[in-house]
Amino acid sequence: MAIRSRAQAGPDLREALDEVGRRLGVRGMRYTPQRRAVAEAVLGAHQPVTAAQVHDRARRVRPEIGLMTVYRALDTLADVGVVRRVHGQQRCEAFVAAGHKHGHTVVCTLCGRAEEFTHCHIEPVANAAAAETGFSIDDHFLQFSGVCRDCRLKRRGDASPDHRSHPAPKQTSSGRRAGTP
Amino acid sequence: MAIRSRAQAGPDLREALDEVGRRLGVRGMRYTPQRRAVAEAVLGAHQPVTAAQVHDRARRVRPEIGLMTVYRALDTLADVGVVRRVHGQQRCEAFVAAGHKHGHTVVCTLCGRAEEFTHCHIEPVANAAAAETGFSIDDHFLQFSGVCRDCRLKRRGDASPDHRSHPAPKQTSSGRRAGTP
DNA sequence: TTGACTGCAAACGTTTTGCATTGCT
DNA sequence: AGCAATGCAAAACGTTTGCAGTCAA
Repeated sequence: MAIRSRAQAGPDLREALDEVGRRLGVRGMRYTPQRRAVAEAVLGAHQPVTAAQVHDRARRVRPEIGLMTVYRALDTLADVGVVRRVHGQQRCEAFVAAGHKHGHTVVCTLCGRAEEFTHCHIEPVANAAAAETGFSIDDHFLQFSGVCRDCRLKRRGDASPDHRSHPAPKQTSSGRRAGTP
Repeated sequence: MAIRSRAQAGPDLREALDEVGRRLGVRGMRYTPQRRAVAEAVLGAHQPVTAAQVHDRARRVRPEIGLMTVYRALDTLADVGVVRRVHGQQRCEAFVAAGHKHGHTVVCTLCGRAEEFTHCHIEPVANAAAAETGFSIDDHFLQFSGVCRDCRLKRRGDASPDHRSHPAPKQTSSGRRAGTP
């Protein structure tokens, strides 16, 4: 098994790791050996890796690294955009009604309301993905988030100031940031 | 709060529940009161609901229902396409490297390999979703699955379907059909 | 120097077992 | 009547705390 590609272990990886340090540094975050090990574990893999798998891989480089450090590092790296979260079909956070055979969900980030969206013409996007990656695309998972009409109207009359308004550049490191704009 | 009185509790829901029974029946599955309660809990909500929330809701109708029955029912209902799985940004199954600011992941269902896909022209789809639902779309999560080039070539010469190479994250139940194409 | 980061262990909530019993079709 | 489906309890699992010590900037 382990047919992993023989192309990647070289300078590309090193360069990518340097980029990680740069992105951390810009935000005043530290590039510790543990974070480097975690970044190396994810960037060196050509597959989605779970936290436990990252832990295993990172331990080869840094045997004393703890699992919780891995969790925290992954969170940090996802925050700065170095790694991306991947979802499976089985594991999920919640369920919504599915009225149609094919459809997707749009979720309101303010009130949580979910609605179904059925007119999914994603073929052009899928074709572009196929062309770019060489994969044949069989399936897709798509989910939108935004603000529903009610919340938009409500917000118009109520200019609610942000609680912890930190006009930071982009993302706050506190919890729920958007994964992939 | 209960603003919902007028629109939903009526014939729509009943009809949808009948449809559930029909879909189960076609597959030789039983439409038990518990499954009906679970379906009612999800279909009656206008938000994504977790398994625990479904349990709470279903207990109003059927107080003796167990949490594990809810899990199994949700799994079944997702299988027949009555409910759809929803993912959050925080909770995820695994991580992959993210080379670019904006990008998505395509995963090979055979070998688990993941690649990045950056040419994401999803605006038309997002616009259609906005028009259909009345939401203003801020963000999207998109993930493709398919077969990578290597596996396609390999499969061409070797027609034996071997279950072995599945290094991808762990899959628990019989995960064949994707939840939401 | 300093405060961001790490490691530890125990707590936590969620999901899954295995099997006798129930009850839908 | 037969067999899928349920309920129960406990265990497995993945993830998150809280805090003192540590190290990168």
